Amino acid sequence: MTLLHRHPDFLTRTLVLVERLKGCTTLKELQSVLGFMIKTSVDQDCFAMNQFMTTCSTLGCWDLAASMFSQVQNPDVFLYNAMIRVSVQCSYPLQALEQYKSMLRAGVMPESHTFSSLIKGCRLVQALRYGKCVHGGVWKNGCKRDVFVQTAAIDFYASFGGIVESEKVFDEMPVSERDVFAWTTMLSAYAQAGDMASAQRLFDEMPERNNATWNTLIDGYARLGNLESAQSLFENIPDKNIISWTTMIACYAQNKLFREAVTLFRDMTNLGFSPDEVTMSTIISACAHLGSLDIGREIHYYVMQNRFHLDVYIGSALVDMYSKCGSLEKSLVVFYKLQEKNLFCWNSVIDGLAVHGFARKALMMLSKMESEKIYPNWVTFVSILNACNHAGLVEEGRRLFMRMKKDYLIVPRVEHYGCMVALFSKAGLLEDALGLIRSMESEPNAFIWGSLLDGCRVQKNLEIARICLDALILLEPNNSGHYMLLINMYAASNQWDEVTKIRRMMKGRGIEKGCPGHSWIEIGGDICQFAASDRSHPASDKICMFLNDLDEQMRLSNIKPHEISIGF
DNA sequence: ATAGGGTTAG
Repeated sequence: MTLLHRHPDFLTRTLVLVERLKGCTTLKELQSVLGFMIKTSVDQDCFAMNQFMTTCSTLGCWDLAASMFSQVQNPDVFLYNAMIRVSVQCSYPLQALEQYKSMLRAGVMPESHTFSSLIKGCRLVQALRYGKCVHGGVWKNGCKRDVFVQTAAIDFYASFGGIVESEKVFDEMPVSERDVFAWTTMLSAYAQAGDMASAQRLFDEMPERNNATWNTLIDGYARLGNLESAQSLFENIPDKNIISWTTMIACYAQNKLFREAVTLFRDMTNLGFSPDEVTMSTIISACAHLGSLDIGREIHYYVMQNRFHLDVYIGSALVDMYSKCGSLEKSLVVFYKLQEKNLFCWNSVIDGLAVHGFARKALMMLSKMESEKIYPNWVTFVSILNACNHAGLVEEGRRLFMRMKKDYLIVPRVEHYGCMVALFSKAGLLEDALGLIRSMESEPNAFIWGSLLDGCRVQKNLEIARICLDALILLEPNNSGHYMLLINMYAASNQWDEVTKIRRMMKGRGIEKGCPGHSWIEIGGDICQFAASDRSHPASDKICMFLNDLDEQMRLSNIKPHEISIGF
């Protein structure tokens, strides 16, 4: 049915409904307009349905868009394009590829709008071969000179590290067709590849720059640790927007300058800029690294005062921040308040329980997470295995490590092996630990050998200790600690000739005895450094008496570490 | 009569 054949009333109704669709801000409103559309058969009209799709995309209702699309008898190219776009924007890129196939089957010819969305979808699923086919389809359908398609292609190849392919697309664009988006995308491709010289050259050559251009360049410099360039560019942006501020705050955080990140956030709000959800999650995460509960609370208060929606980003950042700042209770309170919880939220809460010593609760959270159809990834298992390690849950840990590989098809990383080796070693299962290290496909690191070595020390197993130390000395030839441990072990078993051999080896390599490891604590603004068995602090007698007293009180109340209830 | 792209986050 074309426009001219429609009854005038039908046309008016369609136009009115399109306007109403544009005005929808909630799913409820959208559903009520849809009700009218179905009643009046406008749900078969591709023009009106196109706007319906766009609104679904802004509201994030992919399910509704897809189910209504499947009811349309003869979707036109506009509607197919809209459906593909919604799928990509709502992060359902595989569905977009399926819709493209069904479009071809239905004999509807794709065009430039189809390809720009589709290429973006291929980038999201990192479908290199499929993306290349789609890019081939672009040539067949004569869309290769469309600036939107070309921009998407530059971005697509860059996401695979194919900077040469990106350059090729960019260079083949006639200069007159390159707009600021195309230039910025190419600049971003260089920045992603870490080639800041080319990025800077492009920046200088560009006929026009906007905010995104500046932000991309700043981010590129900061990711390579070049904060000076990032800072001076930031100061020169003609008009900073919220993304510029957030980018610079993130730059400080990436370079571990968390206090500077907080200072810049305060400067920004003092100048009257309103942070958005991205700014807030960035700054909350900076607070987590600072470990300052006071600043963390202050930012959380800001979140509540300004009525930010507790989305999955802000939510997971807050859960992590409270746990890292030492308040597991507050972390749990925030977690239970979250309306929507994704993998990151669950990972944050599981890690919090794990590092605070609540292994059983962490495992319970894992089952709860699975019952809500969120599936663990490698990060989840680092926390879970770490929890087993701290609680000494050997069989549980062994079972979970197997499940991780068999049920979740997660390839164990060095971090996972680290937890398992530490768990076995502490339990005295030195042979199991060594067997696991031998089965690793990647190189064991110093942490892994160090855990096994510590187990050997407790068990007085000189034979395996020697294997660990040989490996450690190879990995860290200048760390005197490894040699010293070996010396102490041989000395303890009266093997003085071995002791002499190692002393000679150290001397030959020019390794000094070195100083013991230190830790420090901030008390009332003063930083006190201390080492194990260190009694140099003027109040050390008092401190030891206090610790003994605490120990005695715990013993009398029958409290063991890991069993302290926190009532949730 | 309808539409599309680049920059910031855990």
